[in-house]
Amino acid sequence: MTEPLELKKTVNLPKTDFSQKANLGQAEPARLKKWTDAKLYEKIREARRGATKFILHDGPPYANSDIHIGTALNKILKDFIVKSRSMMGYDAPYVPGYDCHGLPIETHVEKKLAEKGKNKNDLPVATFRKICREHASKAMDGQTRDFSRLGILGEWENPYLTMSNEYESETARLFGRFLERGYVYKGLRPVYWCIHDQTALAEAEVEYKLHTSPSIYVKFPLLTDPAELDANLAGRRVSLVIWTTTPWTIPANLGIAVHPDYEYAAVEAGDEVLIVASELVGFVFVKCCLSAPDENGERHLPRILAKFKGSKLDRMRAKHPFIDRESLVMNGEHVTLGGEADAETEIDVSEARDKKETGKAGTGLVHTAPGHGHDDFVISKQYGLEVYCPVDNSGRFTSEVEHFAGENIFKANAQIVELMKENGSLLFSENYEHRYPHCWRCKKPVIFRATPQWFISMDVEAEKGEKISLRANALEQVEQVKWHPNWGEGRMGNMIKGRPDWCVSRQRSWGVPIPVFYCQACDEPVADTKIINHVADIFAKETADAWYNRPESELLPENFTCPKCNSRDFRKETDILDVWFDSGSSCVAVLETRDNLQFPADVYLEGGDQYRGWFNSSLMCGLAAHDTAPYKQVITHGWVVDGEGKQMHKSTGNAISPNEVVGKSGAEILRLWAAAVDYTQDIRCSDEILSRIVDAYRKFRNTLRYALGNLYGFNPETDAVQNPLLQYSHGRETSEIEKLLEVDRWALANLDEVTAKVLAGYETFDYQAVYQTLYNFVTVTLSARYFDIIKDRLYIYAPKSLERRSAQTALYEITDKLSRLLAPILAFTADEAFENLPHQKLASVHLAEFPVVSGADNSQLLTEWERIFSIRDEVLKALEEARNAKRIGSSLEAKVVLTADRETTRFLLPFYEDLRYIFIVSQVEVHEGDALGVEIRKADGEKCERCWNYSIHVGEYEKYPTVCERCSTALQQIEQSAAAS
RNA sequence: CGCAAUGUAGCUCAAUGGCAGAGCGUAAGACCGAUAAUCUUAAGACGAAAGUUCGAUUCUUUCCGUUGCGACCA
Repeated sequence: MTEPLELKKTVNLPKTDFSQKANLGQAEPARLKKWTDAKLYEKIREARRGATKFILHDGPPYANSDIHIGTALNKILKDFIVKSRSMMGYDAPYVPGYDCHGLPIETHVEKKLAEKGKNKNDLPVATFRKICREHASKAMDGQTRDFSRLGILGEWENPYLTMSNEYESETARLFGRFLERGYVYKGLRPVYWCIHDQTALAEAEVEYKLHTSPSIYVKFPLLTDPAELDANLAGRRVSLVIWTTTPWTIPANLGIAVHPDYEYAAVEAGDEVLIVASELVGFVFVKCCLSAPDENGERHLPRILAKFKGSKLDRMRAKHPFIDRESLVMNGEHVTLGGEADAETEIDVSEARDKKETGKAGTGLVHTAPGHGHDDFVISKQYGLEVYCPVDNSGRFTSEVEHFAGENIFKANAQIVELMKENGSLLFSENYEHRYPHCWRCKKPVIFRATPQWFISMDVEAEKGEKISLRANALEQVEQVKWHPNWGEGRMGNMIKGRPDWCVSRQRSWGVPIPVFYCQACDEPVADTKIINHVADIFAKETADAWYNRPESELLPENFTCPKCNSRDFRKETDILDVWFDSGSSCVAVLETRDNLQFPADVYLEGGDQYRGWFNSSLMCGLAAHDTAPYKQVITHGWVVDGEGKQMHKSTGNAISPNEVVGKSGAEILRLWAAAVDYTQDIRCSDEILSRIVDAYRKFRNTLRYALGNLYGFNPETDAVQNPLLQYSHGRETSEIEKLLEVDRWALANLDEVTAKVLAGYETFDYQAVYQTLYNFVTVTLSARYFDIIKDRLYIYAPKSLERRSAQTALYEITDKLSRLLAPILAFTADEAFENLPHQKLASVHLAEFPVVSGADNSQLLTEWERIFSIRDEVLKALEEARNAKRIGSSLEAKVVLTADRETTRFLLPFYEDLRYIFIVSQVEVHEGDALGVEIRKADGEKCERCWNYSIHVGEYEKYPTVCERCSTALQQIEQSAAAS
């Protein structure tokens, strides 16, 4: 007889290299390196070669600053898609991109230059562009480092750049395609203009400062018969009253805008009749001192002759106050009551908004000069008015302007006021202080002025079978696309319906030049697709910098002459393309130039701001190139806000930096957060939220660790117990007829159900459902129930016993499937767990495929066990009461005496032997009685030293006097195995 | 101000024209063989008002809060 074993050492305690402490700060970079060294991304591509493709096309983030929480979220969600589709068996490549051109980089570079005392204008454009290129490059590198740190797999060493030679070439070619199809036209459009620097300014380049302008109220005599408005007005002299702070735009007045829904009043003022908004009658009359005092010196409210909706004024005609020209009355929603709906400042929406609350000024009728205001321009387009701008580059009236030709506009203000005062059209004028846009460079007031621009028409029709416009085709395509969430379709449709023609030219330097020439002799524009393609060929070799490095002769085909006058002398267009055109062309420039991609993409995923941005510009580009949308489905996510739902601002101090979170807690935390929230709405992020996520992460990790620890000594190929629910553990010959224990079957049935839900979640991009399902499975099914119940069995029975092998078989299946299901989200941890599965052969979980759902009907099993667990809840409550009464401590000190009705007793009969394990007590008795009752008694017998259960048999065994009957058997088996080996 | 989205426990999410579920967190307790872990129990919510209805958290309207777009910036 051998020596008795040391009891403690015969207990099968968990053992694994999968550590409890994640130490993600170090572990993640190490794993990233491992992935890179093993060329994991390339291996995945290889493994999926030939499979159906699933293309997520990356919207390029702007390569200017560090990544923020929103871009991190965006990239993580994209990674969920790519990784999960890949695990579904698709070939899902990911080519990240960067948007490199644009104003913010120019601004940044210009400021840097200024710090060195240099001026942008002193440098050749080519040099300036070189610095911009370098800056973009540098910012991009930083972003690439941060994005890949998040565990996002893709072609990071070869992303697409909108400033690359190939891309710039394709962008130019696409412009040629628009041109070829007849969508492009040249027209006028008002932009901010600095008359001092003689340059166009972007909104971002103006600063608002207080400025004093003349505020004037002017009459426009109505030419249309006033009887059409109201019979009361028949035969009266009626005028419309407008208000403006820019008298110099009056010569350019072509119309008057009124709101169709507002009420307007025709009011008697002396022998004439004035029309202003009803609400503003009192204000205007007081302001302009129009109500004559009566004999007592009191002023009365004027007599209102008629009231009517603004829509009644639509298309009536008025006369310009001092030019022999008609002014058209138009209906516009932009008109406000007592707001600054004035030519120059109204375009700034936030400004106008502020004004509405504070100052009252105006008449409810808006002086409209299409060449000098944004809203004016838009409404004039609708009414077919000319974009009239009689002001030159230096801010002087052109020769066609009567009275003021050659005059500086600001100086002319006073003269114009004087002229109107003389001819009686001026009601009132005063000085008015307001916030007014100024040039950020020279700090002088800027104006709004129409300049020549390139447009893409939304309504010109081109061939597509029958003729169709971009707008109409876009609306058709929007219906074909699948939108998540589905209100996206309406939003996109509305946007397309309401949008004006696309102005694609910008008076800037850092972008793709509009590849058009002008004949020096006759000024004829040469906008020809063949020439553009010739230029694009040069771009393909040298980048678009060639446009600035080379003279016209080297950019044009040899011996090219002006088709109109045969001159050989040309000049280059100086405008560049809108950066939205750049990024929009990615559907061609990237999807069609990379071997592993294809047009259209399966999915685009961006923030909701991109309806108006990239989704839109991409759609236009896709339509120009192929008459179809460049995406089959579009997913949008909300904005990241703080814990209170407020927007994040660096200055407010509520911003969360992704890099900080990654450094402190790990990328996994950010990834898990992205999965846990409803990304279709505003997404909250705060320290509290993240700390909850950290807790959840720990739960996932500890659960995986426990499972892995108990798989010690298990080889699924030789040790598994046969069961139809098994996919990854093969099991022995069925002739051995060993069946899994019931609880283990129950756990696997649950796993099967979870697998189905999770796969459905991945399929529908519902990561929150994936998270909730898995988290619930881990916390409730596994940790609180299954693992707690099988702990005794795993620890106590002999290592090779059926009892332990049965549990291990289930555990293996659970851990394997759980790792795979978690992999797209917990990219690092799932991989680590997968790696620690004994006898697992794949190099990474990311090469694996998702598990399949067995299809077995386990509903009866699951229902029965739900009933068991509800009885268990009752038992646990009773145990807790006993504990509180200090009658027991550990539940193993207890014996449960259940009383139940006949049916329940019968139901419990087959589980009788298992109940003590399910309840985790030492003994259970069931008695038939009336209702369900639970009585807790002290367990019978003594505590077994080995398994801690109580048993009346402790002391019966000679060799091991301190153990129970189960342990005695287990110890015998362990001794036999030891002897055999 | 328009257009759109959204509002359920401290947090993240469910469900439903008929008792509002879960997990985490919190509190209390147990265990000391998942141990900076694990288990148990407990308390805790429909933004406000009106309407439709036998009955509304759910449908309608209004209000309030928040966010995005309306910006030629991305």
